[in-house]
Amino acid sequence: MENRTLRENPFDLFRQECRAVLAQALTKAFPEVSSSFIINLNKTPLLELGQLASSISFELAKKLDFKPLVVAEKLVESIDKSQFDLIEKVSTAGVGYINFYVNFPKFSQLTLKVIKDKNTNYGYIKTENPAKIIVEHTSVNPLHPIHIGQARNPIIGDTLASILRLRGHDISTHYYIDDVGRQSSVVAYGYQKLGKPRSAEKPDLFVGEIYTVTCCIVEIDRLKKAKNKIDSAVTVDDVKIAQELDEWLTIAVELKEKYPVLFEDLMGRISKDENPEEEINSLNRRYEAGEPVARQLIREVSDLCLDGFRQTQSRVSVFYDSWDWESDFVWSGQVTKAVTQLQASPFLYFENNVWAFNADKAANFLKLKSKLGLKENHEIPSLTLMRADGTTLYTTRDVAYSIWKFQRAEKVINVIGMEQSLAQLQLKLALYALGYSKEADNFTHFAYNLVALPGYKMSSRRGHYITFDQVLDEAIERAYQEVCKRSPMFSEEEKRDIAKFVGIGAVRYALIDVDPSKQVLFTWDRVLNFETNSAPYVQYTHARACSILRKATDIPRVPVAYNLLTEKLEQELILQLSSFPDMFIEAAEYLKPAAIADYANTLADKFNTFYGALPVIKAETPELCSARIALTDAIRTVLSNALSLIGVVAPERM
RNA sequence: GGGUUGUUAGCUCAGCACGGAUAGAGCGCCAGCCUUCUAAGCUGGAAGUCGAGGGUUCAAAUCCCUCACGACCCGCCA
Repeated sequence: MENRTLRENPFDLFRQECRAVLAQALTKAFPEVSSSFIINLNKTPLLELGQLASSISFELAKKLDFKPLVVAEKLVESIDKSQFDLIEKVSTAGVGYINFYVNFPKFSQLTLKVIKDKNTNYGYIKTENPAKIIVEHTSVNPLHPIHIGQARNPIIGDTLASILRLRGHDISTHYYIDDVGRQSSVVAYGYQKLGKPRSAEKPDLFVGEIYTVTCCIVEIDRLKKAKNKIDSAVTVDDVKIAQELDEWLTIAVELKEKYPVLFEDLMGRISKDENPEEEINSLNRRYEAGEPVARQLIREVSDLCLDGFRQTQSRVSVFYDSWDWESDFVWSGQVTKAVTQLQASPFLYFENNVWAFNADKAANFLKLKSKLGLKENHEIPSLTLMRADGTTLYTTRDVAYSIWKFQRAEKVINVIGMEQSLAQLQLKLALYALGYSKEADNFTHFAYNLVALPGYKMSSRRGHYITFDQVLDEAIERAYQEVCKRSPMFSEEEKRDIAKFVGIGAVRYALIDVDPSKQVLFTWDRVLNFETNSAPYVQYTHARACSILRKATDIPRVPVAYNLLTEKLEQELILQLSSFPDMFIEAAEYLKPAAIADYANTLADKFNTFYGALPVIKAETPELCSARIALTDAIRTVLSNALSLIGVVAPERM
């Protein structure tokens, strides 16, 4: 097993050799302290300083009261590299570093051969602990189209799933359909008032319009009534109500302009209701109770919206293994069961007529705070589990859903915005409180920061958003302009095809490239970047490599002489290629999808530098030509494998 | 008020989990390179008190503490 893994991971093989040779030297030179030192090796900042370095001399020097350089020299003298294949030279440097130099002829051969041999599987080192993992992602409420603020989620989720799957885990991707909350009743209410219409528009877009307009009308109605009720003594609340009402009236003007027919239609119908808000709440209660008419209605409008989602998702090649309806967990009694079980714990209390979960008490009692990285004196807010009318709340339902997920998987990763961190923490604590501690340990909230629009906040309720489809359309259109400009020789059909994978690739890359914890300010330029550090750049580089390889087929074949790859640029490329497995493992173990994009960009960068500086097909000798072709081919493979991980097409031409 | 999270070049970001050698890219700006393998490219240049202050260490962008500023959360919303 280990041998096989090493054979697939050239750089790790070199690292293991360095570690072993240094361990031997340590035992020989300083037997008295050798066992207490862990050998860490770092990459060097420069190729000229070797490929790996140890700073162990600094630590040893302190302990032994020598100068670091003296220690380093003694260690280097004690090194016997004769039984190690890949180590060319070991030497001291600076004030006490020990630098390890790789034997490039052997290492180049090893790396390029492994890549050629593993081909489309190169780099995807399998875990020794494969697990069944559920990745829940996207889970946008079926009320409106997926907007750009939410689009980061499916891309991150899909990329994570793909990385973990190639790591050897058994991955199941789940979409949680949140159809139970009050907002589902809002859209269903509007939809019903309109007589369950069909539209020529994309269904999620249409549902989104109904949702926003209904929200607006109902909110204005509610706020007006609230305002009328308290007219005499003006309080802080009154001011707030007046402000909110003003805001909604402004939105109403916008919406009337955007959807005049729909607005008037809904206005006319809703105003006939004495109390629209109560109609909505009643619908919500009936839905949770599983009343057939309510079921039929809400499922119908949700399905309509989900249809639209699937269209969008298939454009970016995101698919799900399972679509899980939140309402099913209510109807099946699993939510009630979870609440009942929680009631048996000492962490529930009944206050103001509702049951609440004392998350803080649970965390203290079960001694979880330090484990979860929380300060001991930090009080975790409680979680209300049910409404007074007996209907359930979001996080409570999620508890039941999580238990269900753990019946199907050992680990659960929820890709959910960081604004839900507290709810996800309370959920996790509820799992501990229920005795699912192993499960709770294996429960990960993969939080990401939201995408914001410059100037104003995106709000689905208010209808302020740019849809994911709009972004994709724009990306493809701009990519088409670029193709026409840069590659006029392609046929119209080819141009359209290229524009599609370039545009979509650019968007996927832009959404995965930034660290998830950072907020992204949405600008078109950022998402539709076709230059360095973008998917199009990496795609272009891949196509460029392919182009060389196509032309190289006429070249008479000479056995590859790996020792001819002596240029610094070539060696840097070899190193970069050999590190792909390392990078992949890190991205998988620490859930860092952005690392893949960074890697691909760096490799593309190095290849383009090489491309500009050194000829491949027109290399000085047939032997060198052959070696550079082998190098180019390996780069092509690795670029393709990296792009594949992030769901971006690796084209042969563009 | 409490919590989570962020702050690195004019702008957008890597690097931080695991401290290590001169802090890296892109955009923008300036100067160059297409009769030679795809110019969505390449070469060179200008540009940084790594938010501030303290601490730990042989060594701090990275670890610890305090503070400042921003985002988000603290609901019988999701």
